[in-house]
Amino acid sequence: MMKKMSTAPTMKDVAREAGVALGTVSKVVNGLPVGENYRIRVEAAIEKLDYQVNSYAQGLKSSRTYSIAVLLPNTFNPFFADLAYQLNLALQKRRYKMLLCCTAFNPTEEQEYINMVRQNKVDGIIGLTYNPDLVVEPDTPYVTIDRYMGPGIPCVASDNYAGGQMAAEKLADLGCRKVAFLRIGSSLTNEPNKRRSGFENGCLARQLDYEMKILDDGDPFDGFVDFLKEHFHNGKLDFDGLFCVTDNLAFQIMKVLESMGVKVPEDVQIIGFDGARMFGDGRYVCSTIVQPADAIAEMCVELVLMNNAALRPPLVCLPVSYAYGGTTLDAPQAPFPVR
Amino acid sequence: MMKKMSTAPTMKDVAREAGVALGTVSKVVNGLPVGENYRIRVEAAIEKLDYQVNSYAQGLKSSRTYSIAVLLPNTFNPFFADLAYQLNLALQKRRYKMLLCCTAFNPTEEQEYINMVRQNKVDGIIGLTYNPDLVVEPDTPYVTIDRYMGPGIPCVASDNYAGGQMAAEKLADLGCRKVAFLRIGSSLTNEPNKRRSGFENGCLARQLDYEMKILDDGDPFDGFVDFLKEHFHNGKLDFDGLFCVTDNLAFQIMKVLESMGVKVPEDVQIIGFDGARMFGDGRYVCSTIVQPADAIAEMCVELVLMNNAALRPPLVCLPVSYAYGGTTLDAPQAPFPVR
DNA sequence: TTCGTTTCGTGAAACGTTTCATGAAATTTC
DNA sequence: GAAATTTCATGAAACGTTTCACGAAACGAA
Repeated sequence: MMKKMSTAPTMKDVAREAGVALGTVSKVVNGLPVGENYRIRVEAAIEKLDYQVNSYAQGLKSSRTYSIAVLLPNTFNPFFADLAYQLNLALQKRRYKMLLCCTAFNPTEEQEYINMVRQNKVDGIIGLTYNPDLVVEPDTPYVTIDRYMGPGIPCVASDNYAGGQMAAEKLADLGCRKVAFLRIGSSLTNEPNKRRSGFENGCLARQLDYEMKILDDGDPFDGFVDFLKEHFHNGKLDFDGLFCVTDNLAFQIMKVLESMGVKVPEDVQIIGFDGARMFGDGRYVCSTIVQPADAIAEMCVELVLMNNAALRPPLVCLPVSYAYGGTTLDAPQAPFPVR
Repeated sequence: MMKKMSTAPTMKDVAREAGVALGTVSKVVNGLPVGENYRIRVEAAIEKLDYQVNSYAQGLKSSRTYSIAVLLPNTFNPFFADLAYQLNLALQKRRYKMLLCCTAFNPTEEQEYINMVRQNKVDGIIGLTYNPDLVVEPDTPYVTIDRYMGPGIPCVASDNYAGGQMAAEKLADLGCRKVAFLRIGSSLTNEPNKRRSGFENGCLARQLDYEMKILDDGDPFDGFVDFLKEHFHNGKLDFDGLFCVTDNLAFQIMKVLESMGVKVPEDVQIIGFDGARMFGDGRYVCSTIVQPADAIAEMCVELVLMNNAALRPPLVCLPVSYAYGGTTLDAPQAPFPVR
């Protein structure tokens, strides 16, 4: 008798092979209580046939797909890359799959991805998005990173206020007298905005002279160049410390300063935000307030998979820390850490 | 009469609403030829009910899931991050979803992911893996990056040989007389190995004195430190040029050189491989041979979705280019490109 | 007008699971 | 030892699609 070869084995095949009913195989596969002798026979058959459950059939019947969609602007910003990696890790630990969607900060793209995963019946969505009025299926668990979107939608963020404060204090400790805060980004009322008030508060507490330069979403980057030039006299910058709202911005600003002939950190010290590193375990791009990407990821996954929606907290803030990255005058412990 | 609210609308609901048969709705959804007046009624009903196809039911019936699994070691190596981003882009363009799996270079993890996506019936797999004997479902299209695994499995890579040669020529052009090639990594017969022979060939052609230091998989990184120390006399390195097999390695080596007091690029010029950049549009981590991540991604997607398996080429090599990144003595066009 | 042909909408069957009412077998109870 | 109760394997129904044999309607030919 010919064995059918072309198609993958199904539960029915396993049931036939083991001489049991379909439902019994289902129970074994799902770890439900089954008589010992039955379990053994079914497991043997599964082994023999190299049976794999069809998660599409599972998903159709049970509406549990064991997959989570993750929306991020991109993967090449080291902070987003870190998040993607840690989210993948946290999901994998729970046997969940990650559907990664890069939105390029594009609100339309964001909505399209949401619609797409709606069709895909993912079990939940974790999103770091920039569309202030995303329409999300109300019965799909949704967790945001850094965007507070309402009481029903948990937001996981680092302690941005404390981070801003920490930056001010660090700059003060490092001997700065006149500092500036640079921000580019959305006008959304998002969590990272608290970096500004934390910084402001820190400056006041330490009696630091400070200025703010805040660009709106569409504004050209040149706004910063102009700002720096306005504060550049006789070959010297007015500031001896800068706090940039992200490491990415700090990096861009450093290029500007370089072209102006301003030395970092000798002439001006710079602290960024995020904790962007070069190759994961490499050194930091700049001195920075580090966001705990691993804890953020773990928390997002925990919340999105939480079965009792009522228990989901509206906002979770996780602790940040400072790290030396070469753009400040504090010497690192080991001058040049190898590996 | 009560409308059912709890569940999402199905094709049956659309059919009822539009007063047509189930099969007609299916045709409209899939863009198959349907009478104009029917199409209009169905489309109106879809609009009205906000109907979304259930891709799990689709996947079950048709075995087409419109999803591709992507296996990468991680996302925080900028080159892998770039690949992930470009793959997402290329897949999105074709309305495919990307299942991202980070394997951490772990062969077991790699196999587990393959098994996992087997259950998920993805339409194909794109993998940059390190397990020499991965077991892949023979009927799932599989495309590798950088690993030639046999005639049936297409491999997409950059022109590693030409890249190695290019590195040697560039170093020669830059005035180097004695150079070294540093490699750490798998003993697999993978495409990147050709960087060595290309480099060797280039050195011979340009009569460059060269040495090789090649570490195997498990070998400790200290092997390089020792090698460099052996070639370090009276505060000077024997070499005036180094070619590192990846930007990541170049980065590590630079840390070692820094701790030895060797100046880059004044004392020794360094060329890496990959084209790792800081924030996507930022500057390169080091002078480097750039792999065309966008073209690689596009080609992988093209091949993995190709319906005629017989036409899949076994190996595709894509052109590389050189880019200045601060670790060589060639001045960039604009000294400090802002933005 | 009539028969042959083409066009195209119809709806049942099938995809591979989960779930649950059913009843046989095992166990407990008096 | 018989009746009551519990345990647990069974297999049919259902999930929401795609596919395809079927036949009604429309059309063209003689």
